[in-house]
Amino acid sequence: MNMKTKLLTSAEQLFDQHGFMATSMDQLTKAAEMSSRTLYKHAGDKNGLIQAVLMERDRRFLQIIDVKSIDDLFEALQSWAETEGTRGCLFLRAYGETGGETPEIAKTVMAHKAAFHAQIAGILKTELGANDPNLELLTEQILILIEGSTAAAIYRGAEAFKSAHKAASALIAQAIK
Amino acid sequence: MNMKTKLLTSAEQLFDQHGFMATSMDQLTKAAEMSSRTLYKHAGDKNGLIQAVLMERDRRFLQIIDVKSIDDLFEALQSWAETEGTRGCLFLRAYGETGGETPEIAKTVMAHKAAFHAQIAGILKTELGANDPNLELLTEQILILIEGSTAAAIYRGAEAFKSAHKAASALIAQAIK
DNA sequence: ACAGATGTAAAACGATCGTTTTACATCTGT
DNA sequence: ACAGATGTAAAACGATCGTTTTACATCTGT
Repeated sequence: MNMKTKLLTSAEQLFDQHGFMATSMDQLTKAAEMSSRTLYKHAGDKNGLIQAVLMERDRRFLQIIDVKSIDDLFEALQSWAETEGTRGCLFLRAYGETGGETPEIAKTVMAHKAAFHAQIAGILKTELGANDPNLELLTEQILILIEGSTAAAIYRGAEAFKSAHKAASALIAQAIK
Repeated sequence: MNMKTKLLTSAEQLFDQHGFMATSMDQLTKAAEMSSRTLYKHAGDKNGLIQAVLMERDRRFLQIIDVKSIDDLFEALQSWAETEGTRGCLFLRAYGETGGETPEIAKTVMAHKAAFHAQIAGILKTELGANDPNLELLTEQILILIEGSTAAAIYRGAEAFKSAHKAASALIAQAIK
């Protein structure tokens, strides 16, 4: 594993487990097993590191939700939650910790959420046809169900995705009928 | 307004707007217009202040969701979001910023979420009858829809509650039918 | 009237923060 | 072969952190 990958991997874990602001550059350099000089050469500064971690996670996440049906989408997200843990959406956490006031981070978060929304819209379009009148509403509802599962899973466990999945199926069935 | 109230009010605003860790005790004393000695006498330490803010918000929140129908619940939450802003759930944000590793805060957050869940369950019980077989599932689905709206509203605005409301109504109608 | 509670302003505490610098070693491509 | 890139270890930067202390003033209930 090259140094950049090692840095991003260990940083993502620390940020996710302890929070962004609560994780010090010292902890980050130790976890990445590199000198602070090297870390700064790769990441620029702490906000740059946060942004790089989020961009890498965005890449991985979009890969995971690159499926063809809403059923597969919920399955993929539930198993992701089961293996990676349920600590909430890392993007919204970064946004919240910085009050949305760090432009590079806010921008990365918003771009991620736009891509997330677009992916759901795309799946629904192939599932219901491009001119289903409920497309927009259903897209936002599925989005909300996923955001909600991600949040609720923090205190109710990854099974929250199952309840959300059933809700999504019911809403879609009703739209098709 | 007495000092404790002033402290909790201004602290809640700062925490919500800029994040918990990103808000310094110096900013908090200035916003509360009191000396740090007085702040510490009232709050103990920073974690104590965070906990006190959350407990006060819990009180206010439970008051707001003290309604008799799911319709009223969504109406109340949407207008709360419209007036107070959409920065996500302050409880989950506090939990996330501390990695769930600050016991006093984690405990306060979990107690709040349990009360929140119980309130939804109570409303649904009066709406569907105590022995409706879908009570548990529906309760978690409504919970997820609300958590999801709260999160999604950060980047899609408070109208997210409308989409969630419609989803909730559809799920309930289907359960009654 | 006066003791105890409650407050202020300001300095100081040691610790830690993010970041840079210094001095040096080792890889790597031509 | 050797220049430039890439790395380490450790000290140091000034700034800021949460918290406590000092010295003093004013309110409040008996």
